[in-house]
Order: sequence, then structure tokens, then C-alpha cells
Amino acid sequence: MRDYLLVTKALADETRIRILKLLEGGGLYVCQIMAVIGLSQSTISKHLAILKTAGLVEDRKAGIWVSYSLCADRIIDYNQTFVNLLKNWLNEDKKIRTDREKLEKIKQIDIKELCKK
Amino acid sequence: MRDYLLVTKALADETRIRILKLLEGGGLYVCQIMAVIGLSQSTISKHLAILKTAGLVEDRKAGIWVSYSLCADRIIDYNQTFVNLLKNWLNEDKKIRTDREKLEKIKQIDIKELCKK
DNA sequence: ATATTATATGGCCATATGGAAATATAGAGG
DNA sequence: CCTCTATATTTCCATATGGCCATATAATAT
Repeated sequence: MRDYLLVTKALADETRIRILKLLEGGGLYVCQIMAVIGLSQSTISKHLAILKTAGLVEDRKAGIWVSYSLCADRIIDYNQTFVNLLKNWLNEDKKIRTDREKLEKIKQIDIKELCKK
Repeated sequence: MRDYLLVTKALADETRIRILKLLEGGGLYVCQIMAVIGLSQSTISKHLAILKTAGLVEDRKAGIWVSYSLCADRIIDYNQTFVNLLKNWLNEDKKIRTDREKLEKIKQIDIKELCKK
């Protein structure tokens, strides 16, 4: 039950879903996620921590940057199931689509440039 | 997104999951649910309203009593998927098992007797 | 109509949650 | 070592949530 609630509570938030849907396109650095979502750095960081605790994303350090990606392993029951279901959901959602468009533009900016701001 | 959040928020609560798992065995009257879960009448009623709004349960009036059961129709996207997934989950959970045992005993009590209290 | 009873709703309180600003941490580079 | 910078953590605030009690509603029975 504990694990179940960890995962479902993580999934029951709009900002966190926006992040997960962004990561479906592949791993992203925190500063890229920030640039798309448009919330403060501390807020994004907290959401990523919640997603990580729920076993939905994993992080990898690349020097001073940290990249997050959808979790490939079944760390917690339920997590894989949800990650896969999500891929079929919300693809027509307005906010999700806008986020994806923003991401395309942001991916073309050199990381060093992007994060400076 | 609105519907998605409606459903996932409804599912991200222990009491509501306990109710849903009880209903897997078939429809139940509110007073039976109360007797198993052991929370106040108003609390149970509110949780049922949330589950109903999320399209996860449906209610049926039988005179003065109201019975709730798992929703058979796809009122909201996602709801059927979750209801079906849930059936495979948490069946070994301690609290869920205890609830089921309580339910067995409660089902044997005549409704009129049970609700009087 | 009045009384009774099962359920729903409203009000209240304590705690949980999401946000931003400020500060701490860790790695890169001088 | 010290500085710079990306991310994490802490603190605080406003709002949301889950619980109970009190009251309202709706259906039955007298």
C-alpha cells in the first residue's frame, strides 16, 4: 500500500505529469525541464525528487549537470505499468502539446547557453 | 488533463482504495462500507462522492438505502483501465485483507440490524 | 402531516501539498 | 585554495485535503 500510494500520489499532479510527458522523448537536463515548465528551480527540483522516490524517473550526473529520464527498471511495483500507460495518454492535451513544442526549440539551444540564464 | 487528474487524485488516497477494493466483491450499501472502514458517516459519504465524480463508482438508490458498485461504463477515460488494474493489485495488502474479512462477517448481518447502529 | 432514518452537505480544524526565495552542496576550473 | 554554477535542501506562505460534528435532504412509516 505504501508503494502504491507513493506512485499514485506522484502521478496525481499536473506539473509532475508534464515533466513525465516531456521525458517520454528521452532524457533531459534539469535546466531544460525548467525552461519548458517555467516554474522556479527549487520547485522543479522538488518534483523531480518526488518522481524519483516513486521510482518513475532516474537521474544521472554528468559533471555539474543532472539528467533525468523515465525509469527503465521495475524499482517499485506499479511504476512500469503507469509509465507505459501514460505514453498513450494526454498526447492530445493542449498543455502537453505546447510543452513539446517548447521543448523542440529548447533542445536546439546549446546547453551552456540555456543554463546561463 | 482535467479528467486524468480527477481520476488519479481519487485513486491516490488509502481510504478510497480500501473502498474500491471492497467493491470488487460486488455492490455494497453505504452502511456496510462504513461498518468495514470504521470512519464517520460523513467521511465515507464524501469519499464516495469523490469516487463517483471520478467515474470510478456508480450509485443506485434502493428506497432509503444507497448502494455503490464499481463503475461498469467508461464515463471518463482512464477509469476502466484503473479499475481493472486495481483488481490485480494490493490483494496481499494487510489492511485490504483485514477489510475483506470484516466484510464477510458484516455481509451476514441483516442490513436493518447493521444500519440501526 | 409528522416522525424516523439513511445518506448528503456544510462548517470547522489540523495536517499535507505546491509554490517561491534563500541558502547549502557538489563539481569544474582557475 | 577559491570561485563559479547547476542542482538540492530549507524555510515560509497560501491553498487543498481528510477527518469529525452538526445540520440538511429524501424516502419510508405512522
